[in-house]
Amino acid sequence: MSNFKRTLITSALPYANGPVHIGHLAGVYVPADIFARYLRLKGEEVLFIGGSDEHGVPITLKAKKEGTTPQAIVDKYHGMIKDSFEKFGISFDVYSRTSSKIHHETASEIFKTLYDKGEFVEQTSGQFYDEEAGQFLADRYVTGTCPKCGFEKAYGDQCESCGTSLNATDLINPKSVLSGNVPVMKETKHWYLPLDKYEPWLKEWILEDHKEWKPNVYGQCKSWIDGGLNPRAVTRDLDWGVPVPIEGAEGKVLYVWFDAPIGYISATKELTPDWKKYWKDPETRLLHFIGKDNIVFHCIIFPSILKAEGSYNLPDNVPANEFLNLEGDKISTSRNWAVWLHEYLEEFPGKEDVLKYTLTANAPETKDNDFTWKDFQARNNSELVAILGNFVNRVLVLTNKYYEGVVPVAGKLELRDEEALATLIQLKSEIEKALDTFHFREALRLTMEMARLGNKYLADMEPWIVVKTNPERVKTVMYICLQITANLTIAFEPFLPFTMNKLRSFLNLGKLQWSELGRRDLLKAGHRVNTPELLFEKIEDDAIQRQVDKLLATKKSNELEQATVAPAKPHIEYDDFAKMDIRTGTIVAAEKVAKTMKLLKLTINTGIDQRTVVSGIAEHYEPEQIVGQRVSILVNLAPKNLKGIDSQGMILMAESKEGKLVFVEPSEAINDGAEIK
RNA sequence: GGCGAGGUAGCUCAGUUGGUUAGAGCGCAUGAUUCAUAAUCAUGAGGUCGCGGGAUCAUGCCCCGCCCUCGCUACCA
Repeated sequence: MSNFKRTLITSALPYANGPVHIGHLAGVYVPADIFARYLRLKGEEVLFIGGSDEHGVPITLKAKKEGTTPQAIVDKYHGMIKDSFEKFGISFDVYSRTSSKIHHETASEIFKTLYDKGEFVEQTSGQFYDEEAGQFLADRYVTGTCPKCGFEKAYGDQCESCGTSLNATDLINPKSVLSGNVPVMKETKHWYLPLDKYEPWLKEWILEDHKEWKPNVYGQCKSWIDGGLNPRAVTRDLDWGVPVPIEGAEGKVLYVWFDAPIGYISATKELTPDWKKYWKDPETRLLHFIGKDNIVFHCIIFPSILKAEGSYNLPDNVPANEFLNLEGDKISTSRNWAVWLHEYLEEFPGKEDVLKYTLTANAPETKDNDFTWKDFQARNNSELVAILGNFVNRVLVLTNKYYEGVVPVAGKLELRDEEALATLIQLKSEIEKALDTFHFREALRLTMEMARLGNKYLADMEPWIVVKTNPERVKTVMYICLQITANLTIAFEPFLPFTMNKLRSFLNLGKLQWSELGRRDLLKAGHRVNTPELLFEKIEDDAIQRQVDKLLATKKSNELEQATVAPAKPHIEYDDFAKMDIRTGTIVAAEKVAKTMKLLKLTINTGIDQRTVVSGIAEHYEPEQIVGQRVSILVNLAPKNLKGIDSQGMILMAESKEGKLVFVEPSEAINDGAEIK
């Protein structure tokens, strides 16, 4: 750990199809920023890298939907993201983007190197192709009828109605999103990274050599590695991205997951000609700050790429966080369930640090956590205002009152003074230990202890009483208080940079180094401090209520949207309907299908016979409670083998908008086998 | 179903290689205090450490089984 000379910190590249929200901040940018600021404060050589991830299919789709170009989309969001990071005070040394020229060059080069070294496997497969548009169709570029729920506008990768994940080839009546035409199946060649080849090495490198990684990270890597790794396509047929730099690969680009992490390298190149020092010198420590959704890319795939390339450093640690929820629900960009950074900055001007504080104090370090506005308010009012702001204010008010703002000369220190100063040094080493091991929540808590220490010292010393009898003693007390306050400007600097700027201006003090934390002479006797303003202000209920109302409104509009019923399918002829033989029936036996989550094996009396049907309803019904249940059954559906069982027919279920399945049964008792027509 | 991560005070979390009465902050109650944004300081109440077995002189921590939450994965005629 100590044999590194410098540190390169990367933070996950936000995807440029939407703005940044508190989930991104809590998971990645706030901890990365704290760490970067901490190392800088220690005088270490450090680079903090960020940038927008601008390739991939979702961006092309969004462009299509909005009738504009992918470039216009990424320009818009890149600008927005970059701007809000800057205002929020995420201290990137460079914030780049993957649509830049330098990135295209870098990504191409790395691809080319691996290609030339024979690290890829070539494979040809069939994929949908739009003849009119003259291009292959990514899964999301194909729509059609979902084979499961019959939803007409299912995408090739996922049905948005029932949530099933699909392959484009599963769709009934597939259609190209581009032209609306029926796509044809065509052969296409792609390059794959044979991850299976790296399995033994990954086992050694992660499972043996990096046992110190966070449990959630280590565990997930282990899960992936033990599950067996498969070759992964590094290219795809698309016209938005980094073109595949070899002959015969026209119309193909690098898969976004391949080019995105290379963005860290290009950003470094953009920043400094000396970039190799940061990426190739083994004395540089590489750290990836990411969210848990990115663990496999940063721990397995990207290191495999770098390893295959051969000349790059591998990450020393990947301190991934879990997810932050918002008021009990998952944050979702598409459902607008989020606190957007750019909106926060407008609605809470000057309170950047308050959000940083809350997100750090409540960071999802070991498990998913919940952000609530009520907690936000409490953290501000009872910690930032009451503990930190209040202490600073008390000290400066007293200093102004007793000494017209001039730091007094201390007399001989008493035991209690020495103790207070010693605690400061003790806390310093504890904070260091927490930060060095990425325990930011703990580090912040310990830092707050310093302010608590100050409050307690003041309360114990009671200078406002002693001043009447022993004004000399009060000079010492206030001197100590002022030193504690000055120390706060160092300790809090990584967490609350704007606020510490303000505090330094109150104290008339320049920026100090971490090594000076713990000193008892940061403010010399005779030094003049200013009259303070408030460091933090209380957040009143109405401000919080406005935010809660805003979320409630979002919830309401989401519900309305959900309540809309799927539109009717196109007309069919009576004959089409008549082909289906639907009967009444009764469930006579039911059992769970072993090793599945959703499947029940049902024995149905159809009137015609007793037969077995496998049905995906196990999440909705216990086997014992549905014996005797009347059902509607499609009896002439072609049999299908599911998990080793022949399923002969299909039970008709009605699905509610919440996704609940209920049986469709006759309204009166009727014999099994009655035709439904 | 498989794999991974979690399940500790009302809330958010610590609990190091198993070892004395299980900790912190917020919230709550009581008291002290007034320099301070009714802020601060002290004291206290509050926990069958998810459930059930087991190994041990001893377990929140080890072993086995089960339940719940989150993620990945298989499956949904």
